Amino acid sequence: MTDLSERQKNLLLIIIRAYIDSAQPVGSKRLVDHYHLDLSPATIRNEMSALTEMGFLRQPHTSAGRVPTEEGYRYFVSQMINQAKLPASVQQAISHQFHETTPDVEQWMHLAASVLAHQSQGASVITAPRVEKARFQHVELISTQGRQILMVLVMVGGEVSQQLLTLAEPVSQERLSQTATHLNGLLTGRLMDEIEGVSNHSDALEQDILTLIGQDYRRTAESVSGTIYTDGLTNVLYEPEFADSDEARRALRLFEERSTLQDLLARTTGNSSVGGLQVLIGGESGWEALRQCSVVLARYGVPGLATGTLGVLGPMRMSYTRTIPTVRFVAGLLSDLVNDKIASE
Amino acid sequence: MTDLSERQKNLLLIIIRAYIDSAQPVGSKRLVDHYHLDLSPATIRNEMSALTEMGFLRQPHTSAGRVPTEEGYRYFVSQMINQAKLPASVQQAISHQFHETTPDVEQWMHLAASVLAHQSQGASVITAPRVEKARFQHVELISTQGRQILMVLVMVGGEVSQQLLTLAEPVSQERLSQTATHLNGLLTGRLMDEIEGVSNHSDALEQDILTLIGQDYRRTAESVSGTIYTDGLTNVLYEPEFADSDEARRALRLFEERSTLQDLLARTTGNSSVGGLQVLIGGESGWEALRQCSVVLARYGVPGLATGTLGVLGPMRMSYTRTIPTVRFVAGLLSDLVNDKIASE
DNA sequence: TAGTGGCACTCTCGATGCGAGAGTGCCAAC
DNA sequence: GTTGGCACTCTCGCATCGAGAGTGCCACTA
Repeated sequence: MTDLSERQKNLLLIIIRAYIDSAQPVGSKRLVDHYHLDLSPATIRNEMSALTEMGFLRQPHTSAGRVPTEEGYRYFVSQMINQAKLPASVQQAISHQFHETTPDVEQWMHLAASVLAHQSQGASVITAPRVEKARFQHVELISTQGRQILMVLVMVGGEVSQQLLTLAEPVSQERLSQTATHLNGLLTGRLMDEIEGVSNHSDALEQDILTLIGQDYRRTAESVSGTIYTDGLTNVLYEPEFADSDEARRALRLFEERSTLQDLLARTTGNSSVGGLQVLIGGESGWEALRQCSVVLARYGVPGLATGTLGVLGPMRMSYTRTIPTVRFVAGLLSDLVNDKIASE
Repeated sequence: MTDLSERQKNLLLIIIRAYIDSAQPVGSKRLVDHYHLDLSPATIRNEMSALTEMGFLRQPHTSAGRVPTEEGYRYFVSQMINQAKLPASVQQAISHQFHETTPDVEQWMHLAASVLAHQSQGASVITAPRVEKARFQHVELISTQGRQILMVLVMVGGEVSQQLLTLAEPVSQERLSQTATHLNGLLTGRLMDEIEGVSNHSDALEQDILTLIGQDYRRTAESVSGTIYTDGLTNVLYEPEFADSDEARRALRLFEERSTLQDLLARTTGNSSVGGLQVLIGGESGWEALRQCSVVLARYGVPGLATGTLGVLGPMRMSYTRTIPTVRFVAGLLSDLVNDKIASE
């Protein structure tokens, strides 16, 4: 592929911007009119023809304007991804909202999903931060009835998991409290991975609990991400490309199914470190249902300690200049919040 | 309004069924052909004309078939609401799914939402059961850093709430544990409402915690319903009435906004006891955005102890014969589960 | 008198055709 | 290299038209 001349490059960016704004194939005449270029339509046509040849643009039909190809969007994104910034006022407004809520992970997630959806006019998704290398802080055993007990497990960082267990035989609350106290002394600060290895031979009940804690932890750790929050699903219904076709249904359905969503989000795990953005354009995501869509993904949190994923889905024609800096900014904000939370321990 | 003759009544039910199946205005000819009635089209026309006069049917335009009015649907529902049953095989299949999951409220909610959406081909919504007159079971205070502590509060029934508190001054974990133990002795089994009244004058820290517990409880109790789970939002996009119009967007948007959803669900609180179904047809719901929709709602749980709400949203043309018994059955199932859970204490 | 067959009438919907508009490619000229 | 001109193409909106489905009414019948 030949390199783009400076003029071709500028032209391509303008064309894509114009298409993103208008949602309609852009032709040489309009382009010159609206963007006061110092060139004649004929020249533009020649360049457009070249860009089409190179695979950045295509024509929906002979003698219609040009529309960006996936390739074109990719070029566009690669050009602006590192320079797009969110206006300072918007940054402040968002920060403000976060610092006004209760310092509670669930609130943060809801707010982040809402902000992303609202700013980008797309569908947003975010997973709660998952603590990697979680450390044990505290366990509580509460007798409910007979052989059933409620186990409340607190990890360093404040993550709480609760589970209803059924023991082999009834145990008194007193006995349970003793066991919990003993376990707490034994396990505090330990990595959750190693807990099952801590054997003390002293007590069958204790041993059982130990095993159950380990099982519970592994069970939740298996799923790549924790709870998934979404917002703004209906936003994408407003896009003209989804006006009548059932393309929209399929894309939204994907977003409703948490299993596929997890798969999608899992893609960021390996490919990008915290701070790096990933933009999946059209077919890149590998999902047939997302052929017409793009997804902007980012990881947030503190690598190696606690991370989560967030993203925005929109039509391939989404406003990348708006979405990308928003995703980046929110990811950074959440990283700071998670960092503060961890540091305070 | 004159009473309906037996024949008119049957005819009306058949017409509505036909319209629900076909999504198209039903005319006299088709009706006779497909439902082998022993009458001529002309007779049917006369009766249809009468039913239209009475307000049960209407014509989209002169010389089109008839379409049910809200009134018509209401009559239809009132006729079948008490007799529609879910096939035993389906009941078994659903029960089976519930008894296979872990006995965990969150799992139940997800499953219920999924089953409702799938069976009814509509959008489902369900709130976690809220414990009314909650009783204190256990509190745990865990020191995190300096003045921040994590409070884990367990209510009778296993509902757990956690909150990060900031104290006036740092307190040792030992001191916290003592306080927690003392509070547990003092409060176990008490109604949450009364907790703040329990005054012991012995200890400033203890008094503080007491107040915070009370505050936390009242804060969560304020919201009419707990977490809201939804599923099958995209199902309604498949309905022909929502093919292109933005009617669908508005209805779905409503479903995305949890605040409005809460309002909607709150309607069942007063009007219907557990076990009773409520069917809101068209404008009945009061929401402009739901003018074209119907909602089937039910409460489940144990009245006075723990109840929640579930419902299904679909087009006014939804399959009531399928949705109503499904909602009723799932509500019953969840009531049993909640009941079992409470009884086991 | 309730039910029926016949008939004229109405309205939608899909297919067809046509003209305006927008855009292209190419070529000759600057 | 850039430009104006020109012939050509394709979509889209609009009007037309006929088929199909349905209705209302009326006269007739059992």
